[in-house]
Amino acid sequence: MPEKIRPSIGKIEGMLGRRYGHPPWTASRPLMDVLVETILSQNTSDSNSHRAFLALKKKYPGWEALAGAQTGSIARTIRSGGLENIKSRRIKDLVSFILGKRGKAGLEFLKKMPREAAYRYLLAIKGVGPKTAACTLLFGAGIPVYPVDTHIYRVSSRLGWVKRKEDRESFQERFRKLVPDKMVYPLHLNLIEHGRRICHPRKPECLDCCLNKACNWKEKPHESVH
DNA sequence: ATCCTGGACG
DNA sequence: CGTCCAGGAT
Repeated sequence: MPEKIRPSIGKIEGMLGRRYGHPPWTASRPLMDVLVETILSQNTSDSNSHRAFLALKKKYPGWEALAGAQTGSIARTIRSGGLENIKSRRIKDLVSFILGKRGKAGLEFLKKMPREAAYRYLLAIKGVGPKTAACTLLFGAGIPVYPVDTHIYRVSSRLGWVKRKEDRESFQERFRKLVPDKMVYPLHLNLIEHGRRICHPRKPECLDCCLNKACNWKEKPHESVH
């Protein structure tokens, strides 16, 4: 029974594409930039994390300088993003590690590795979990891994794609294999967009939802709202 | 003035 | 499961 998921993925992807457009894959950025920005975005709103990223990039234009910086001054630089004490530590350690190991603070070598190996390499870094590792590879290298953030997890749950008791990481691993490579990027982006605009955590706007017909979420507000 | 949101780790 | 944080929404 829970194996009707596969066909519905293509259907949902199409519906979202018609509603929000088919986002083109934009030119890849340095993987280290993407990784740092993604760490800053953990448990942090886009506007806050992006502001912090710009400040950090401005202060340490080549990431190498982070290795010799005081965590305190890194923390002050990214303070507007929140969680600066953990994140400054983690970013400094990560850059120092790569720099020490590879001689430069870059991650482009990941592009030459098999998908799984690159993913596991990132996962092994402290402060890099499944979502961050996947985002780095998808946005930095166009490698079709499927990051599951809180929006995707929520919307996917309502769509019936998430099994009972299945956590984010398990879902990310399993679902990845069900999504055709070329759908990974647009589906990821459009599900997030949909989660933000319509399928809110608290009060989803099911009446304005382009997926309403395809969604069997049980707690859907009733049609007659008057 | 409180409430809410957002990943990874100890 | 508690902790880490700021800024925007209510």
